[in-house]
Amino acid sequence: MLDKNYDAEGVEPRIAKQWDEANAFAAGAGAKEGAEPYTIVIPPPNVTGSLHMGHALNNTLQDILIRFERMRGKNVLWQPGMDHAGIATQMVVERKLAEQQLPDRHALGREKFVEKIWEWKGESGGTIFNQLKRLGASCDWSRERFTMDEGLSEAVLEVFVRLHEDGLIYRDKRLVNWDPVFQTAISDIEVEQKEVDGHMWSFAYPLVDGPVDGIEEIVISTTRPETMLGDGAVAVHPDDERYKNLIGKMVRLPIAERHIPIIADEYPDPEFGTGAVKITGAHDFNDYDVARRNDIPLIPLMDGEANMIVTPENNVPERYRGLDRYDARKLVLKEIEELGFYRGVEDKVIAQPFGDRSNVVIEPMLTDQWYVDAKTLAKPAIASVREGRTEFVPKTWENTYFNWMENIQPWCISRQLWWGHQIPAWYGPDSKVFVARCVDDAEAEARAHYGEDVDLTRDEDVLDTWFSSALWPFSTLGWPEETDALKTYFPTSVLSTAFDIIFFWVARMMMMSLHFMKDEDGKGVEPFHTVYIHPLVRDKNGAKMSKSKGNGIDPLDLIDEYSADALRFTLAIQAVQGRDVKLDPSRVAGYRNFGTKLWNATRFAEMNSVAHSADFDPAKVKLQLNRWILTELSNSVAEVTSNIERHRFNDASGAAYRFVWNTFCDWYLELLKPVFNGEDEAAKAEAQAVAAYVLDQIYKLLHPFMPFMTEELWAETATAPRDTLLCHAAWPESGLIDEAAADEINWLVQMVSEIRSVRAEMNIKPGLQLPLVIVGASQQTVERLGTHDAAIKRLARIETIEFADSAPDGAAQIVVGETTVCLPLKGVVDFGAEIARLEKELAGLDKDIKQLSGKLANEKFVANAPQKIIDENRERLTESEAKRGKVVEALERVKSFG
RNA sequence: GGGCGAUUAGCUCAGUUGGUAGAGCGCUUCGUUUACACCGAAGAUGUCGGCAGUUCGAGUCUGUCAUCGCCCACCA
Repeated sequence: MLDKNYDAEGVEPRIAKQWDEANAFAAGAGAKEGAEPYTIVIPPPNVTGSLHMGHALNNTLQDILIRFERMRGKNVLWQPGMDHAGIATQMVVERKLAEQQLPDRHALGREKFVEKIWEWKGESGGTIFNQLKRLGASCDWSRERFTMDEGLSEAVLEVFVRLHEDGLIYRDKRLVNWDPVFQTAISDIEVEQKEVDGHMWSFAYPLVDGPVDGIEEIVISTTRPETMLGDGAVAVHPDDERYKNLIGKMVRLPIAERHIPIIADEYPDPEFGTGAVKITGAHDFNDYDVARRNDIPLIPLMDGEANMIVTPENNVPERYRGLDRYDARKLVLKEIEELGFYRGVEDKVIAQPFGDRSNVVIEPMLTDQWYVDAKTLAKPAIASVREGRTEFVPKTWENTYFNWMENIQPWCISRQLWWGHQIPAWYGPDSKVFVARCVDDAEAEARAHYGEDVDLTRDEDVLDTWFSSALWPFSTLGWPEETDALKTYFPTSVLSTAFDIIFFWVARMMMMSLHFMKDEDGKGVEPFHTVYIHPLVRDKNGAKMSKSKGNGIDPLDLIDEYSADALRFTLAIQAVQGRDVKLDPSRVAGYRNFGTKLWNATRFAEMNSVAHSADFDPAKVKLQLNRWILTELSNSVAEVTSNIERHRFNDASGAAYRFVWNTFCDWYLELLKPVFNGEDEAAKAEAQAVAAYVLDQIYKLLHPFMPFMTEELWAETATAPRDTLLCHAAWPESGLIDEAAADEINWLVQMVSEIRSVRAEMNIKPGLQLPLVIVGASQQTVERLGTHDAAIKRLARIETIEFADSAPDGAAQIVVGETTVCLPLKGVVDFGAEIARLEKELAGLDKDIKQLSGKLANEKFVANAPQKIIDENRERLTESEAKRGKVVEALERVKSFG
């Protein structure tokens, strides 16, 4: 017997343990012989991470797909793993060291510090996996991988060396985004432009050789005064008449006291500011391009912490040495003013680059870094999507993908961090670089090059975290080894992720996979067929959840309060394509209630000895009621199935919800009550078998959404031991469709609903049993009334059903099809109310009739509309007119009586 | 500046090829009858953002405007 209440807190861990012990989610578990593979690789969470709402949503959706396909008998693998998350992890461990007042990473040294991180990873890394298990994620946990584990590190090495051999990885000195807090380069997409309140100052630079056309100075504007110390030129537009005669003249750079030229370049906008731009090639991306074009020297001003440096080239006064860039700014402003070159300031909103992790202003810096030639790798990746071999769902994200890929810049992959894959490059005494799989290979190459053994120094830098994640779909399956797993499960089926990861991850997986994974014809293979972009979870007001705003909802709190099943169902039913999810915890309560409803429905079945019958065959069912619920089931199965296939999770879960609650519970179980109460043992037996069957199908249909409770019910309702766990049970298929049965039960539902409606409107006491008088019934209706006599009496609170030639006096009259159904209410009914009710109905009918007949009288409509639509309209008109006649009769009767 | 999306009931949102506007929550009234009050029955509420167009017919297609989001690129 089921407990009266469902105890999610007790059941969920127990079921999880059961799955675990049965190894239920191992690759291929529950698969049919020779089944087609179905693979999803999990977006690897950061090793430091813990479950947030975005994870909960994404992994719920992946789990729905995985459980669905597993039940369909496919050879399923959901590959789990974690990302070492270079900067994020290094940051966390550094913070921990500080909290515990231990020596910082510089004091520890690289080796000891990296050891500390591994230690930390061993202790508390991967807590997120336990949280994912609580959510019910059915990954093959035995195959867990980590981007820094041995196999994946080998894949990284292989990819780096081969891309270098192919000329697609190279070293270059150019301007990069430098994070002064982490003291590392970062890639373009790790930089966020933010608008902040700033200022634009104007300074004058005097002409060295005296006035030209009476002009003594050129006035430039800048938002970053401190960078003037590194100016290499002043640029003006070649067509700018104001400055035409100044081009080629030299100006004196105050403070640094250097002479720099005025040059002509297309870059300055004559309309903006003074039209003259200072060019600081070593600290600004636009200026860098101008400087390169015009052969202007790049003059670095800062060290890795963005503190000022003093060099012979920059000629910065000694008093600036070591100043932070913002202190340097203040000093420059002060000195410029004192020197008389200050020409004003203007408040202005300016866009500034921030590091997405450190949240400090990024400093463009001139450094040596490693780059991937992304432009070349992007070409086949663009073609794959263009030609439909990989498809985005929703499709609109393909625009985003193309837009970025077609304008892609070289990818800076080196990071000046300690946590990550160290770059496999060694330098000889003359800085010649040797890229190799191991130091021995590098030494051999060096020997061949120099003709003798030389000391090599390994590049200290590590690779961007996303470099290793880019290999995830094949590195986790064992590549570069030709493993069975790789052969079976690659390429993967679906990748599910958030839109903001398209550039970081999706695009790069596409590029790497197409370059390294080849089919028999040597053609690049896409890492996945479908990229599902899931919605973003926001709070109930639509604001992005964030720690700083404190509006985040912890999925674990919701699981504690309402169960994992309830959270999953809520997320699934709100996962609409192309729109964000606004999560209101009260909705989770609503879907928890849905679970309770199913639990109680099962209890009801149990109380009525509903049980499986071994030779049950839906096709042989006789009762219309049972044939109807099987028909409804068939329709719902089709709907749920096709919507999961199309990744329309809201429609899929919605269809299951409506079937269970509005069809099965509200009507089928209610209509079964008289059967269970009745004398017809054969009917009772059939109903018991059908109810048991339908409940089984319900558990299956709901399993991907609510795995815990359904697994529990599957076990608890077994009359004989189940062949398999529910998670391995066969997904339901549409079976019986009986339109006639559907018509009949829909008629019954309408009959009961109308009577109830009138009773409520007439304020008749719910407990009061009334007689029902039927006027003008067809043969079919008479038969149906006979068949469903007990159901109508019970559900509509009817005492007797009688037939008459005309409506009795003082009765409420309801028109159902061709029949007028009368509730004799002499002395009970308020005639005013009854007249009002009928008049309202009449008005509604008149409106319909007017609209329909107008439409049908329109020649163009009849000439152009499809026949089906015309017929439908005619039929509706006929029905409405017939009904109108009955209602008019009823009205007259009431009025004459009243 | 370029691009994408949104605007439908009090709230949150569905509405797949154009053909009778829906759900959940909330609200009102009533109710304990073989499961379920985390429940049941009944009910009210819409100029589908504005305007114009295509069409026999537009929430749905086109144009335009308005408002609100987001992404990319930015004028120093």
